[in-house]
Order: sequence, then C-alpha cells, then structure tokens
Amino acid sequence: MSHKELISLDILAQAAECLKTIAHPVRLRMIQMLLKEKVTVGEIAKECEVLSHVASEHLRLMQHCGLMKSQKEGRKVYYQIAEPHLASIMECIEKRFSHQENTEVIK
Amino acid sequence: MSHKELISLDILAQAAECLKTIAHPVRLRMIQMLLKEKVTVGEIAKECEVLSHVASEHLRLMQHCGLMKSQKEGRKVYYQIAEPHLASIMECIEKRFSHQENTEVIK
DNA sequence: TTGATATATCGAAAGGTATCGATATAATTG
DNA sequence: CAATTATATCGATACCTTTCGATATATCAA
Repeated sequence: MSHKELISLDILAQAAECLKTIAHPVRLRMIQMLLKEKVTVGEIAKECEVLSHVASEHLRLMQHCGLMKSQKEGRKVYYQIAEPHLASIMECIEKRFSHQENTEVIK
Repeated sequence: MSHKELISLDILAQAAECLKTIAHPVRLRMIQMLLKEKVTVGEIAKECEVLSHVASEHLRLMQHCGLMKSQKEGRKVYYQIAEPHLASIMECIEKRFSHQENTEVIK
C-alpha cells in the first residue's frame, strides 16, 4: 500500500488530542451553543445542565487546546469558538446523529 | 437562548462515544488507510507501526461501535469501513491538520 | 502431524479523565 | 465594608484507557 497521502502519526496525535477534547456530551453541546453566539459560563452551564464550576472546567480544557477563547466583562466571562474548523466537524456530527433522535444506542 | 436546534444530550453522548473511539493517532491512521481500500490486520499493523495484536485490538474497538466491519479469508482478516460518515469527518481533520506537517504541537 | 503464520483475547500495570465538594478570587451591590 | 454573584482552582476518588506480555485459536504448508 502506498505511503504517500497518509498524514504523519505526529500530526494525527495532535488531531487525536483535539478529538478527545470534544468527545464529551457536555462539551459537544457547548460547541453547538457557541457556534451560534458568544455566551457566558453561567448560560452555558444552565443549558448543559451542569454546575457552573463544572462548565468552567470543560471550557478551560477546550480553551487549553485552542478550541475556545474567552473574554471577561465585569464578573461575567464570555466564551467563543476560536477554531473555525469546529463548525464543519459539528456539521458532520449533526448529519450523522441528529436525524435519529430517540433511537437506540449504537454500543 | 433558544433551545430548539440543540441535539439532545443522549444523542451527543452517542456521538461522543464514536469521537472518543476515533480519537487515537493509530486509529485515525487506520481509518485513513481503510477509506482507500480493504486491508488485512497485518498490513494495517505494519503501516501503523504497531504489533499486529495491538492493531487487532484497535480494530476490535472500532468494530464494536459500528465504525468497521471485518471479513475472514483463510487465516487473514480484512477490515473495512462500515460507517460512511467517517469519510467526511476524516476530510475535516485533513483540512485542519494536513497542511501543517512539521509544525509545533498546539498543546 | 508438526511447525509456522495470522489474528484474537486476557490480565496486570500505568497513566489519564471525570466528577465533586471545598475553597478561592474578583466584581458588584447594598 | 459586608454580602452576593460569577467564575476558577484544588484535591480526592472512582473509573476508564492504553499498552504489553503471555497465551489461545485457526489456518496453512511441509
């Protein structure tokens, strides 16, 4: 088999890091929200049904690997998407999964 | 913020499972190979620079969550992609990462 | 049948991730 | 200033994943 077009394992390791980071139900929902608008930690927490300190930790993780950026306004912190490619990945996920709400789990 | 278009957390949990499964450098390379052609465990192992019993385990994981299927021929086992959406996800990853071979890690 | 090859499974060790309560900091309000 | 609100950090626990060596099974070849 030809070697040519395969991405190097180093680069794939970076990609895997990012994928691992988004591979969490709450973080996926955060991404979905943030693709639409800039939102505060509190709003995100409420929408994702977690405590705000838990939301804060998820957001920190995603910021750490370059997916998000934040911006402080008073005592609120707004997060927004920093990695534009997240939009197309999210589209893939929506295409694959959103048509089958309430279907049995794949496992 | 409007609730309407957000995917349910249940569905996102399924999506997260699949993403977690592909979020590994070796498994990403396997997917890249298998998107081009049907290949044996041995060939995959060699190309991914792992022992074949390790390759076998990665492939089992991916098969388990519906991403792959396998087909025995003599003592060889051919694997192939079972989830067509993998192609478009891989395209997203390639778009994001393959232009920057040999750049510093994002971490 | 014996030995070699291809793949798969198991169990242990090491490391990573998720979650939670407690606590901390910083901004705002009264 | 004291109390409240918004966010972040820390440390512990539980759980999950990765990796590896050992072993198993199945097929083929001599």
